[in-house]
Amino acid sequence: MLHLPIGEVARRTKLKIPTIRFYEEIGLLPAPRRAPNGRRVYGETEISRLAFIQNARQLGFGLDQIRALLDLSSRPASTCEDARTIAQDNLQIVKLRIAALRSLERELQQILVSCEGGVARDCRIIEALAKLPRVSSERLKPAE
Amino acid sequence: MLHLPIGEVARRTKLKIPTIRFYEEIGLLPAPRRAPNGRRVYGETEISRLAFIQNARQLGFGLDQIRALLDLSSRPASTCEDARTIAQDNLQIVKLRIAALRSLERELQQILVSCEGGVARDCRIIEALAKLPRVSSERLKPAE
DNA sequence: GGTACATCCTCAAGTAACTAGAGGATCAAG
DNA sequence: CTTGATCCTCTAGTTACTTGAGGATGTACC
Repeated sequence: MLHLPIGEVARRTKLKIPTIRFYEEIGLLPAPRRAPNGRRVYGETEISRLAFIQNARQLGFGLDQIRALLDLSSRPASTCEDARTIAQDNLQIVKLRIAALRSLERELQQILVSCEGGVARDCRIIEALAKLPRVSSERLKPAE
Repeated sequence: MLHLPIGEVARRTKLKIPTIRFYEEIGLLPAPRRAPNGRRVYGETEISRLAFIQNARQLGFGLDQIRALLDLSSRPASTCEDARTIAQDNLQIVKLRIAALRSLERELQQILVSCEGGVARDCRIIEALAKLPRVSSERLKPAE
């Protein structure tokens, strides 16, 4: 039975150490047992739970929804319909988001073309942005 | 010359009142003049600046980038190349995001199909999610 | 045994981009 | 002159983490 320190778990899951502790803190990941020196010790269970959380996150589920899913999974199978609903809702949202991003992509491309190779004073990016019609109400995470 | 209270600006720009005040607070929107009673008074300038901010936000620009763009626009045209770079970076990110969302869409569809119409105890949504291969490292805003 | 250096711990605060609420002043209408 | 809408400031909450301070251990090498 494996016996991993948090750093190793981070390496395997590709989560950052503070993120793992954070998930523990908010109750998404049950507090693991501790070595006599007080350090966290993880096993299979935690690894797969983290994999689940991570996949769900990447699929666009919020932590609350993940918590709901996790709760469902530990209760009678009759609540499965709820899980389906959650997945379905997210599919809807994903579709909308793709549509929004596509029109956004077009707009950006337009803007770039309109200023392409231009000499500095011909560039109208800012004016273009100022006059743009509204794209959609979809909010995006800003770029890093 | 128009003379609008914040509520009217909110109505026209479809921004919320606290958001407008917030943009002022962080210096994206210069502090407007005030009526003798202390209330904010806006004109054309502010409206179009807000329109710019809003459009840029909807195109995925972060407030920092918008600030940069705004600064650029008030400086010599020779810095236009920077604006292009900002737009280009964002286009890249948008493309990546679309790709991620598309594979995400497929995954969700898969999950739903695999559990389709099923009787409760046959549904494996959660197991499916737990075993999913990693989609991408792209993080998404959770659904509302 | 000593000395690096990595890894771990906790706790507090910071981040983006707002949103919401408390508590109070002021305005416009009837 | 009272009612209800709108405004003000200020503080704190939200989501999903990240960063940093300050300190205790663990592991490797000489």
